[in-house]
Amino acid sequence: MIEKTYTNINLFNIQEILTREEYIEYIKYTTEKNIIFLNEHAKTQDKTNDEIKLQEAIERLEKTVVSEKNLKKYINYLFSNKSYKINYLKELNLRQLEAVSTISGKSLVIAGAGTGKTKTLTYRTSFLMENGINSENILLLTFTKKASMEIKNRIINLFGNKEKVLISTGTFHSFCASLLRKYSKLLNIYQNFIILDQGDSIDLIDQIKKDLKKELPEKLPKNQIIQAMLSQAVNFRKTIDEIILKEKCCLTELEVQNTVKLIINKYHEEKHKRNLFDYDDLIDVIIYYLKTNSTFKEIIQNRYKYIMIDEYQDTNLPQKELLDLLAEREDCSLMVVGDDHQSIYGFRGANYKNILLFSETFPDAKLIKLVDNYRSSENILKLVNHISSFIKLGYKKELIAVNNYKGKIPEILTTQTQYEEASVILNNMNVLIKQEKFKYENFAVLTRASHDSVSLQAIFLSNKIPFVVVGGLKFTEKRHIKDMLAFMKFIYNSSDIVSLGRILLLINKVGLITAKKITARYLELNNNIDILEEFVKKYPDIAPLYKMLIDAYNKKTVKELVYTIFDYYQNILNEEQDDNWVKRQEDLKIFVEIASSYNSLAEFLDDFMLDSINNMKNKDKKDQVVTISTIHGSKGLEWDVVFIMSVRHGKIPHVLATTIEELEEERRLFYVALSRAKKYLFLTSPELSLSQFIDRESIDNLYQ
DNA sequence: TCATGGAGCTTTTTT
DNA sequence: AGCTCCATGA
Repeated sequence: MIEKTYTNINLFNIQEILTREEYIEYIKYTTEKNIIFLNEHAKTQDKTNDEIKLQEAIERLEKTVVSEKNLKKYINYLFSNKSYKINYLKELNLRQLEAVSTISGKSLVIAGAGTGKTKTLTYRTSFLMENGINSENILLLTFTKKASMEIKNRIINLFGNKEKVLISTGTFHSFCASLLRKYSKLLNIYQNFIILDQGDSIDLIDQIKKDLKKELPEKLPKNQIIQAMLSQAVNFRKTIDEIILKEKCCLTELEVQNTVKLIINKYHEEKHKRNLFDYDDLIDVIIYYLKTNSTFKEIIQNRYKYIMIDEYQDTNLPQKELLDLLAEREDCSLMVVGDDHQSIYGFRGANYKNILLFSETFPDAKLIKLVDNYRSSENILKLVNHISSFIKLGYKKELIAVNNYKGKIPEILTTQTQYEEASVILNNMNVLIKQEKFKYENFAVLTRASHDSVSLQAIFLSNKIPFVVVGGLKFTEKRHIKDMLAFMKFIYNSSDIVSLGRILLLINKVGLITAKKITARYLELNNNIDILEEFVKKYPDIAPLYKMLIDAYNKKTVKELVYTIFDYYQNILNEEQDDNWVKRQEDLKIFVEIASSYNSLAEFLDDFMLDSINNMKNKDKKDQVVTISTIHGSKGLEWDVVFIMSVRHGKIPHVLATTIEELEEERRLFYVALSRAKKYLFLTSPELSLSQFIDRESIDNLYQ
């Protein structure tokens, strides 16, 4: 009976469906199953060839670490010889100085949580510049645009002169997009290409499916699954067949398999025809041109001679390939920074072997380790180190507390219900606000999945606690924002029929079939928008769209353009019965505001597709609010007080993590969560089932 | 052909 | 709770 419940149960309201006894039985059952699983693997685990190879590579690199004594001598010599604007010796610790002053060659910096990674990258950049290196030759790739902007601004601050700081920063994706725009002539690609996000890709797959309607077998995987498959194929560097093999559930029939392959082929074809790039293409296309166009390769390699990569543990195979090409030449200085223990994006292809096997790609590589932690109290670090000691593979590191602050012992609080869990958080917050004079922005609540915080949000609302939610449904993924974006994309690139389809469906009386007809005619006449006139008689509501588009083409500025579209879209929205009207208006206002501040449509679209515009949206609200975030979203951030919710079996580690690799990733994820806290750390869990990562007894021993 | 309403299903993490 | 799928009526 329990087995059956296990697969059908809705984890969200599990406690309402089952009686208390059943619930306890259920938890027992799954926990036991999981522990048996882990034990079985522990037996066979210690000796795979792969792991031996990894361990050897790690040890080889560990040997390159310079001894402290020699390093001190060298650093003193180096910095006493020349005077710098910035007092590096005073601002940085020994190992940070080592990283900063390593100018040439390939090096790997393993930087544990809270060890001043961003600071090191910032000072290294300024050190390079102080040593006469042209800032145009510096490339700094980070995981988010926010991180790169932060570093760039810090450098500008250090130098006090904006004009002189010409370093290139961004994410892998935004960097590639900018190269594609800049060198479109040389590479012979259409400059006005459009970037598809995941939703757009799914829409395109949907269109293709509809085109093939007659030939389709009955049971096809959903569009989302197909999208995930084709993206995984790229990011894991596997063939579609290999991916299909993994997805055995609904793909046993040969006919279905072949159709999926057909759809995926069509998808790539269609993208190519319409000048559309999805996220994966951006990187792959640059790799392709670096391999095939020697002029391009030379330009790029001559330009970016000093490359720094942040969060290297979260790069995937395509990104590694790209980096290997960029840094191929002997004279290219490469420094990658990361923490193998914080590799948490495996599900989208991040390969922590990239960082473990660094010495294989670059045999002369040098290793620098940062272990001095400036963030957390001693007691919190104790727990962090305890948890990380269970991580099986990786560079050895124990974080050392340097800020001389013992702090409170992390608290583990279990409650009967989810509601109590939320109120425990609330109570502790209130106490700390009184006792420690903390403000709301000093607090964060972290969850495994984005919707885990729903009940907490409700309680915060009713208690008038201000909060922001990071992660979850993103601004750019909201329907009305995507609609606005579709207009702008279509105006920018007239062959973007994904957007055209979306726009047409907004019109009254126009459904999928009519939209397809119009799109087909549109393509027949080589993207001529006048085709809309043909349909006006039958579908009178098309007339305003036609008029608006003609109008929009003549607009000179992004601001005028976005207002033209907004006026039109507003009329459509007003006709709908919509409960969320007020919220949507707010979002749209923000959208229009952001768009208006751009000078070029291309720049706006790129930024919008490649950055988390969420940050912009919350910019003015950041002070005085509690942060509610997924653990993934909390990476790189820190708070005085951190609550980690639902530290219970089935959540941390998540039920869907079944392989040993996945469970190890869950462990690393837990490590990331713990290490966000500076002064206070609370682990809360509803019901009796504490996470299997938390062994009460050994933790009690830890603090005796 | 489209809009509507009900039933059923499903929920990790994201550039 | 929200989304998609499906059947029904306009």
